[in-house]
Amino acid sequence: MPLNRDLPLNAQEESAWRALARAIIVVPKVLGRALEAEHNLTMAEYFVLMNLSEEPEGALRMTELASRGSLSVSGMTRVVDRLVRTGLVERVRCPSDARGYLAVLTPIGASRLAEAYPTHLRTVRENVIDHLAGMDLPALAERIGRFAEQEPGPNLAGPRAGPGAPVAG
Amino acid sequence: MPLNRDLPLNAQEESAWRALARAIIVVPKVLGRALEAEHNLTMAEYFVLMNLSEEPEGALRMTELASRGSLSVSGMTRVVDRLVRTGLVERVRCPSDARGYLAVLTPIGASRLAEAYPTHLRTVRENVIDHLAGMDLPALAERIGRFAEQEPGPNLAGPRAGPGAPVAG
DNA sequence: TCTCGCTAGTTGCTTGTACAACGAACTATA
DNA sequence: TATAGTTCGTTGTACAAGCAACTAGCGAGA
Repeated sequence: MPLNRDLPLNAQEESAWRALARAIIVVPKVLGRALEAEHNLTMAEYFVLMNLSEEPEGALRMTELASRGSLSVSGMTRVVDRLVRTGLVERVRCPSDARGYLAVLTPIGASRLAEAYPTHLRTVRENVIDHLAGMDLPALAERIGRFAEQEPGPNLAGPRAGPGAPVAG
Repeated sequence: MPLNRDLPLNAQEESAWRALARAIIVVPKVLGRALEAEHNLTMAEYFVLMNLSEEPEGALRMTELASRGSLSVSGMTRVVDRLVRTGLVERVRCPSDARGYLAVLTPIGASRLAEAYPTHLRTVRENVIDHLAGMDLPALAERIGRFAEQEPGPNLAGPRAGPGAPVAG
């Protein structure tokens, strides 16, 4: 399967790589800016709220959040700190394991997420998905999904069905 | 052209977006780790060396470097600081405009780049390009190139023909 | 039951980047 | 020329994220 492993990229490969490299840098900046400007939420914060909202109890362990977000555990501690400080999330000792904590979505957090969702959906459409119209999306997803496979990578993260979904608790 | 602007993503769009979002997070980590582990260079540093190496004089103005790298000018100041400290680059007052500085590739910088190039090429192939074999690369590049168009974005950044290319000076 | 190793999560420190403010130098105009 | 306004690049500061060190709590085996 590997053919020209050590050759420089040819012109087509080069232009594809350049386009992708640009997207990798620019897309998160644009999406993040929109979320921060309109809802004062970072992408990481949005991601946490979204993941919590999709859980039946609106709650997840820190480690689980960190691995889904492909963020270090300490990084996730700080993200949740900010969300707790602003009242969007609560920290609750895990009943089944006193070492652990659950991050629990509050009603305020749920409504902030519901407000932010349309923004995020719109910017994802405008900046990414609309430009793929007419392409073979399943094939594309399959290929891109194999990038850097060694890295576990997040369950990340997109507008899904349910940021407005019911929040238990 | 825009059709369902405000509808949630359908299943195909969703999976494409998820794959891409994962790639956006994971690909730079993997490429950066390889470069740092094997050559003690960050992606930003590699990018600067590469861009300088492609200039006939091996030199570029700070502003130009910053805009190509889609980094703030102050961020670029710091990156070049590091490269100057380690001797890979020199700062030279711009002869035609005494406000400005040129970052100039040193022979040491050129050889460090030449050493690092194969690593970068290999990781880009293994983690990205090889997975696109058989796809319509020009079409893909064209689509991806339109992502987040508002953002100028870099001339970034890939293995090109010439990191081993001659360095004037 | 006590001990030892392991896991969960937080905290201290370091690093990378952005933004704002600044000094220096350029340019256009009178 | 003198001056006003702009641009180049650096510095101060703030903040997000990672790693290493640490505390608290788990659970298996003597």
